[in-house]
Amino acid sequence: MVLPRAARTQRRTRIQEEKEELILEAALDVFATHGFRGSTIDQIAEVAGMSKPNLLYYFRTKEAMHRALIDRVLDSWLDPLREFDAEGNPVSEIRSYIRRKLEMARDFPRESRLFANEILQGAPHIEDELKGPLKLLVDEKAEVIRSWIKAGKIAKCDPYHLIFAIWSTTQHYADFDVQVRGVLGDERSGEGRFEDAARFLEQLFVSGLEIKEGSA
Amino acid sequence: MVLPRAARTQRRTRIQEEKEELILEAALDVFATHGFRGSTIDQIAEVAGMSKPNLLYYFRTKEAMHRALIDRVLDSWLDPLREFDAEGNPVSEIRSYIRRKLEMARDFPRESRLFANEILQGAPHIEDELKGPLKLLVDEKAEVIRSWIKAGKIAKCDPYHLIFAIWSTTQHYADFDVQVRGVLGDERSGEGRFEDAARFLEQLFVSGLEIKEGSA
DNA sequence: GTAATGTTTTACCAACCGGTCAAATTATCA
DNA sequence: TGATAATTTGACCGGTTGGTAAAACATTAC
Repeated sequence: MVLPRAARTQRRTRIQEEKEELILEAALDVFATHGFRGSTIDQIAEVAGMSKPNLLYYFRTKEAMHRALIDRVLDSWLDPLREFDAEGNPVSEIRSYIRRKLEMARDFPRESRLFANEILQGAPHIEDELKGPLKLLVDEKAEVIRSWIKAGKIAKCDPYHLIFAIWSTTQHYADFDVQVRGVLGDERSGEGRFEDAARFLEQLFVSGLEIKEGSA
Repeated sequence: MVLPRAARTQRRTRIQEEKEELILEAALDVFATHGFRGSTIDQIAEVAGMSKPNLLYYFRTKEAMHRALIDRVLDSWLDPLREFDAEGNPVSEIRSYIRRKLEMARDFPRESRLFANEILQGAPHIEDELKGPLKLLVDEKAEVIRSWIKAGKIAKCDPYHLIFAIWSTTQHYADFDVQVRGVLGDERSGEGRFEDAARFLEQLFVSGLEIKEGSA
């Protein structure tokens, strides 16, 4: 018998494992470049190299596909922020946070664009995650930053806007890649641009957060 | 006779003027939140409060609407960068550039999202503008920044990445507004957040670009 | 091997999409 | 006023979209 996909609570087949992987990979490609509404199941099916009904056998709707993708990616996307360590040296913590975020922008640009599309379009599918888990994590790390400020280890500043600034500057290289390449021109568009960006951003944030004489 | 819209080279009617305005306003709403592919003519027509064929009487295709919108907005979008003045004081020039960009993010978030959507999705309609006029303008301003560095007025840094950083941090408040609001929570999501952002970003960039002792 | 289960395909549907057409309505101006 | 041009609308069209039904095919368990 053909059970509806959702009713199967038994352990998954090898084929299921493989195909779902294949589909999510293709869906990431398509959703990341066209957003949810701009993407079609046919497109995803073509990229995945399978027929549309076959794809719908694994994920019963386009929404289900998108949700599965978001769930899988959101968690790992926040890893760099989780590593932010209250016990560490503030400057080197911030420095390595920037570096990690920049590495993710370089190595996982599709994941970055998936979120960018989603948020840009009003986050209709992940609003709860934003106000829940994400806010919690950011609140926690903002508190860490605030403690560093109180301890006189970095300059006084709004920790939330600091985090926003790190997010935006790093993700910019994934989300606005075409623009960055367009402006830099062919000569400077190679992978070296990430090293240049890292150098610039580390300098900006490190000296931007340095304690100035007479301000304590 | 009913002339095709494009053939009318005569001066435009009062009604034409008004309706085209009305349509572009509605189109901005829709394109900004759903991207080009995710938007439908019916949607725009509904927002504009007119029938689809009527809308298509003024703009013959969806593409034409989008293009008209891009053309109108792109130019004014670059105004803040154009005001960047080589003769001015570097620190205050950068400071007011940040402020202007932030004001645009606050007052014209739809325009910002229109571009963000377009670029995020590979800039299929404005690639030429990116590699042409935009690159030219940025090249010119990068040269200005470089001259300030050479003159020892600000710290040594890559001018292009500096511009990217200002773009990304400021536009973040328009493009990722839902996220910003979600993380800040209801209490801090009011208009005051733009003042907080301005204060933070000015501090970051100003002290981030200060000349340090012993580095000249 | 065969029966049960899991997978894939073909054919299809209703809703929606961008866009056209011709007729109806309204504004302009001599 | 009436003729002319500009504007608006409802009906429609071919293609695409998300999704379904059922049967063919493959795999696994016994």
